[in-house]
Amino acid sequence: MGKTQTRIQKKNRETILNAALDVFSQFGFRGSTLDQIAKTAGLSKPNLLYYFPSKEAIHAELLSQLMDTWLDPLHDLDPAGEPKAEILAYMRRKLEMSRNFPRESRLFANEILQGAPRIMAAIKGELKQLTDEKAAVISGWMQDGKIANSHPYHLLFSIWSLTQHYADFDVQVRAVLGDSANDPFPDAEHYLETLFGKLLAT
Amino acid sequence: MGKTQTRIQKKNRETILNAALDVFSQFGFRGSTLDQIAKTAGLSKPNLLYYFPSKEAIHAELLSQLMDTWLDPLHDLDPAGEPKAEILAYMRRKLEMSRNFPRESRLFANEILQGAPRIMAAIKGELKQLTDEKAAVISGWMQDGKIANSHPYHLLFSIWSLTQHYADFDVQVRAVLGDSANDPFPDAEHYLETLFGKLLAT
DNA sequence: GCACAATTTAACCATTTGGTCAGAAACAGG
DNA sequence: CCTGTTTCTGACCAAATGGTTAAATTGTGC
Repeated sequence: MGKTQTRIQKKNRETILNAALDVFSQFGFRGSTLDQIAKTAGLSKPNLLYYFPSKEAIHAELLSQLMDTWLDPLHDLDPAGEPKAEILAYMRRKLEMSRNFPRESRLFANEILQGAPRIMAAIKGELKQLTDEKAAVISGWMQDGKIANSHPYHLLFSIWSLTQHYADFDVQVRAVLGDSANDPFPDAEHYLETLFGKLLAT
Repeated sequence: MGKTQTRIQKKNRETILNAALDVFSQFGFRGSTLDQIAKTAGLSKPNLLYYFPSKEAIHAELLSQLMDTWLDPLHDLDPAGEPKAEILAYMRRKLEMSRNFPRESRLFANEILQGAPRIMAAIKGELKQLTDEKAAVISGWMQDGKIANSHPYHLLFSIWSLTQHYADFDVQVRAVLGDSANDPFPDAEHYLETLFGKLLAT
């Protein structure tokens, strides 16, 4: 199935998904139009629909690609590693994702804001399962006195929230900081290191 | 202008704004339709447009109402108060807003995600001004050694991010926590008190 | 209960939307 | 360079969308 793709097919599907990510991440599923995606992709609307059967299908493809890369950083949290360093490294990986893949973060945020109609299965499935697993690891570290006690689930929520904020609310962050400071990420990283460093310190 | 309103006018404008908040907060401006708002409000579409000149106007009214209540909690941060207690109290007020006005939080989030096209003036104006002012207050507290040093703007960002997360990502939070724990807010409050308590401790 | 204003609605309109289809171009392999 | 396949496009369609209008209905002060 993946192998029978022409060079043209591969290139155009990529172009379309890239354009669709631009549009969907900004306006959500219902607020986006095929014409807009087609225009962004530099293709005609019927040509879009030659490569994907429907608007839904494009969106679904983006979401399914997203979930994988989205869970990767948490997956790499190593139960055998040094607890505090592991958690800080996880935070840094998530912040890097916000910096490098802000559109993906916004696509996800849009989907959740709308009640996660097309992604609830993955949330209650893969995401919950991985979160349960890693929360248990963190809980173990706390019981062993390797890091300070706190609520492991809310600790993970706070990492998600704080890192994704720099992608999802990017325009607010930059507007408030003013034109002077161009890249908010170095300061953000330093602040978050301090914040979680102190929280976890024993 | 406000005084010449009939009882019927007042009631129906309220009904419409309430329904519009339901819809806009979930689907964003472009993803929402007048028919949907009308149906939610239990009114006919032409009747909606008897009370508001356009879809834009309804949305604008909601946003302008929002900015006021949105800034209130920060406004109450008292430069003359006890620094750590003031910041923790501000965090609690914001968390209360997420609990009591989740739709308003999502309306705001949707607007920012879309690049804040209809609210950028208020962001760069009122919001930035108030943030600058309070960041200066916090910075003063830090210089006086009343609270630990950290980046005042990112401190404020982190309060916004963490508290609004419980409104904006509510369905994810509940899905991950499972049906067991119904109300995530008590644990959230306790966790955030610990987090910021440790950050600010001297 | 009457005159006048406020409220509501059915019918309508132009544009946009997701999607189709028949055929035209472009591209292969022999 | 010819034949079959892949890629692309203009024209089209039904439904949905934001909005209008004229007329019906309801409410209000007297």
